Amino acid sequence: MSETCGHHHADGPPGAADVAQAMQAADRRLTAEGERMTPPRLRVLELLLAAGEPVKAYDLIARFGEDGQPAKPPTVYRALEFLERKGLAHRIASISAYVACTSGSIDHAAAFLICDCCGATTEVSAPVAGDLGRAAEAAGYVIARTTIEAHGRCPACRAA
Amino acid sequence: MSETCGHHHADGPPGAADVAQAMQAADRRLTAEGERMTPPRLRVLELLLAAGEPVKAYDLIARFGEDGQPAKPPTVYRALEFLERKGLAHRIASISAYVACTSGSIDHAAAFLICDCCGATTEVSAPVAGDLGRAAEAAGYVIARTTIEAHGRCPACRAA
DNA sequence: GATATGGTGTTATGAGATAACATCACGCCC
DNA sequence: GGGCGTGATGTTATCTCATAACACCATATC
Repeated sequence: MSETCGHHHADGPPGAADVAQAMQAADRRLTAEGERMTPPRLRVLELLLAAGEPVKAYDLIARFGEDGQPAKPPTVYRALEFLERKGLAHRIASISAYVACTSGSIDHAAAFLICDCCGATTEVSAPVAGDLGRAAEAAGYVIARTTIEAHGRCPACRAA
Repeated sequence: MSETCGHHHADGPPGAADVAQAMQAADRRLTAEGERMTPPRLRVLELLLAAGEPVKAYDLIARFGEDGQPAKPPTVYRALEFLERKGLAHRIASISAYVACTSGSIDHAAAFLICDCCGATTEVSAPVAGDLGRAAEAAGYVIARTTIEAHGRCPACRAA
């Protein structure tokens, strides 16, 4: 997904230490909540964190086995569903990809800025309370979840 | 798509006269712009207008032929791409469906309120200028297009 | 009437996601 | 500790969504 445009970008993927730390934090939190952080769930979370950018489901499937063996699709899709339900990952519908949550807040609606040049994404805190919320209220809708994705060019790709 | 919840809803599909009128207006406008409103494009627009709600691409493919013969997928996907490019239709990424544009403005970013109960959708004028726009500016992004979709329950389904 | 451009028809295939069912691991209650 | 309910996993198969590639046709222009 990254580097489709040829020029260099700043934000590389996070280091192994960062990934391990984030995984432990997630493990502790969910275990405390009575959830089961099973091997496939941890593995998919690890892959998402290590990527540091949106990843296609079938890329996760291909990378799943430490030994190069791919997973079966339901294994990864079930893990993704769990992670999304628990706020650890998000699906980005406009590009059919998944990304680890980088928001500190546990229960949140996410919004994304997506660079069409390099594939980088930035998660921003939900603007739901704003204009969209007012429009929904005016129309009589009760909103359960939102998909908010803005496509364009990140600062690095604008400069390049 | 509609009536998955069993209870009755108000907004039915538009009548044939409304559909014909909208198609003529679109035809006139695009022809004036030098675009070619060819039979498959008109047919897909007609199907979208007649549905009055989001339609899956393969439903359009199945309904395409007046005689019951389905279309080939590229025929419909190409028409959808054209209609979307010209602002006559929108793709709703979160449910992989397509809907006729109900906004009066020609060049616009769309946002949708989508009822998970009955499938009804309401297009609202873009809240891009608001919170999301500010977040993008703060992050240094230049936004080209947005996907804004809010899922929940419409007034009719709340009452039911 | 040659030619460039863009649209269409057709075949085939790639990419994304889930249904269905058997099996396994854990917590709980007695 | 044995039985049971619940939820997770493994596995096979299939379904849905979307596009690549190529031949042919229509239109506009010169």
